[in-house]
Amino acid sequence: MQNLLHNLNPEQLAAVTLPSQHAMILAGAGSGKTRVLTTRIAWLIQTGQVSPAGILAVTFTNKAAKEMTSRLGAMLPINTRGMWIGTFHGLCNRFLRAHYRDAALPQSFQILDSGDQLSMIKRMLKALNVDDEKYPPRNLMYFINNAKEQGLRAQDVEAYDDYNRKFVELYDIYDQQCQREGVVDFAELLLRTYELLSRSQPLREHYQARFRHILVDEFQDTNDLQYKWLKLLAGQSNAVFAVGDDDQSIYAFRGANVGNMAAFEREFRVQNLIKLEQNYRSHGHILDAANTLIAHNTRRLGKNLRTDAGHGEPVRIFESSSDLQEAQWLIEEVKSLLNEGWMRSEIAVLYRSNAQSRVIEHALFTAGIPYRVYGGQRFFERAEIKHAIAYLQLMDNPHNDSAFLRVVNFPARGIGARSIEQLQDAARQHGMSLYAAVPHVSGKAGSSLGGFVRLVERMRFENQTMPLQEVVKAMLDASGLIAHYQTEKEGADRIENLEQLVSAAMLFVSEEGFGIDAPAFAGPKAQAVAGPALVDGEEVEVIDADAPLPTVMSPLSAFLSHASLEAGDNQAQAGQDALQLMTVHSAKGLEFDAVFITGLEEGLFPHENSTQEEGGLEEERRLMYVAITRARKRLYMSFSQTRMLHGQSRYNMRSRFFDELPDASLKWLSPRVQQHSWFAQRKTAWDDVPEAGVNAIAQSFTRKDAGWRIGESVAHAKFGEGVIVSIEGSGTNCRAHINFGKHGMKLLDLNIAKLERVAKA
DNA sequence: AAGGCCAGAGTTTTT
DNA sequence: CTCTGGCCTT
Repeated sequence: MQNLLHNLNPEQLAAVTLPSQHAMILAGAGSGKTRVLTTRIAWLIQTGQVSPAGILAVTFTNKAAKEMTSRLGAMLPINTRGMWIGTFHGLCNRFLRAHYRDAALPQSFQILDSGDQLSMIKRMLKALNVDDEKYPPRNLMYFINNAKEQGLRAQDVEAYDDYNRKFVELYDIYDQQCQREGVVDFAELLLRTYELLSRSQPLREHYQARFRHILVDEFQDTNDLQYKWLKLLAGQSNAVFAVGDDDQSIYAFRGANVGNMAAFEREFRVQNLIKLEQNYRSHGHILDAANTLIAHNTRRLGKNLRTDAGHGEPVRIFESSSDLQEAQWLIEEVKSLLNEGWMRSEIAVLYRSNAQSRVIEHALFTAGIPYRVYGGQRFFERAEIKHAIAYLQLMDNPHNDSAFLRVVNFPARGIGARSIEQLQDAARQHGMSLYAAVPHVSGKAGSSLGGFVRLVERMRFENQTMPLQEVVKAMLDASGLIAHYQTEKEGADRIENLEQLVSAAMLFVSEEGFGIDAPAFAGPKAQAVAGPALVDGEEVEVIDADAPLPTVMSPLSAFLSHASLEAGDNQAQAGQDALQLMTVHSAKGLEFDAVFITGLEEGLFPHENSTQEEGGLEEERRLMYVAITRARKRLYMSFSQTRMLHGQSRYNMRSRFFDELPDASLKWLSPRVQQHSWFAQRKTAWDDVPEAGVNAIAQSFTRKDAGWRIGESVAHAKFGEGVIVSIEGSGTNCRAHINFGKHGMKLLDLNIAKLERVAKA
């Protein structure tokens, strides 16, 4: 115990050792949040207040869940495997597997990822002859997920007009289709769990009695349904330990509701509120910048980070004339950092939107600096992997129509669009899955489809006793996937990925502890059957509160869940020491010695779309706050006068966030020059910029009219500061489009408008 | 069944 | 500009 609590600061110690009551921990960036959360769990267990089985710990990402589990395992000599530590979705999956009958799901129900969900919706719209111009699949998907995340079924959604009514109607049909196929989307995992717990008193009481301590990470990111779910599980007597940071709430656009923090405090009558404000990550100037910036937000719960680390270096700011030059400057700075011995992997380049990485990547590539971009395609989302998974899905649940359609003719086996149409008609007519409808198709189409069914049947039943990785291997052969990619010229990489899938299966089996001898199938009984609705009040399986849940999943089912819930790595070239490139969003939770925040311009960061939305600007500011607090020792911020966007140059003002930072913590690297002598002074100031770059810049700025220049900053009495975007006409008939940011784009006569030159920062 | 062509869009993302 | 999706042609 001494060990556990050793080295905690007073606030951390207080949080970890709080009594068994609801608590809210306001944990600032870099304040040791994960440490507090895991130590709290360890302390509760070690002091005998709760058994490992009585803990429910929820996170948003698999990464966070794994981190928590492994840290806990290092603190205590316990088996963490059976513990309920995981993501909302992962835990709900576990729950639904154990109670699939009560949840009215087939035992081998499968999980749709967002791509699967979208293609399912497209397929449905087509079958219903719905105009997908009028009802775009994406909008319908958004509508459905949104409703589910508020806990609403189709019949609960209020249709306020005809257009909306159609969405509701389609939502209902979509749910029926999912039910028929035995598949659930991400939101459904949560909603189904919530509904089952709501209506089944025995189940609810069982789990409420079991989870005495509920701990939630990143509470500011919870959506409405997740909050309701927590409330339900907490019941009257369990303690909820919520850790979050309202200043780092950056996911409102996907349904997160920061308001849940205040709601939690109020509705749970939280007596224990602890702020973790001691920052162990960043030097003083960096923290000052973060604190001063975020203070511009209203409606904060209130928090100020402090450090013992001293001021450190000021935040370096650079203004460039173009995005190309911004990248060029970045390269030079990175080079000198590397010369000083900084690690490449400890330097991050952040940007607001993915499109911005292009120019930077190009420059890094040319300079020969290894880099790694986060956010690419993930392993389980690759086409060849999706195909292989579809075969596995059919083996596990042949009524999954999405899986069926994906591979029925891949590799090509002469089953064309006409055969599929016939099959779909038959399926609709008999109200059954495509797979089940095959015997109802006659003729040539029927026999080729029959061949496919026999193939799947063979794969399903021949290998029942094989370990999972053998099943995967056999499937790759029998399906003809390997053979197909062998004939393709670019197929080598894909085959390599398919082989990696076998390794992934092997790794999964060893990590999840499925015995090597365990059959990959639970047997024919495990066939998908759209079960009857739950009989209310049905006796609940008795589960020993201390025993891990019975493994009701076959290894194959479990592996498929794993593939959907954990799409895998989404970073390229992992492993080697490389510069880290990512959006600010994906940087959340990470930290680096040196950080570059690039593209700090009005319209980009804050993003123009966000400035329209209610509360959008505050979210952008929080995003900026997240970006700043990623840096340990050195922080750079850069912005550019021009930037190529959608194929044309845009002239932006520097981000308003610069005006919200403390001058004392800033160091401007670029000279504060007078605009009229712009080129001459720039040239001398940027001697280290390659000649070609300077020439390109010069060319883009040679156009002058009535003494004004494109790209120049001006001030107007009414509209404030703006940038000249274009100039038309000349002499006495000369007008200019000027971007005044907040006030929008104005067309002004340069001979009439009273404009002043702005000496740029 | 595959490749070519054109229109249209173009924040942020995990599960 | 650059990627995607849908449609049309071979």
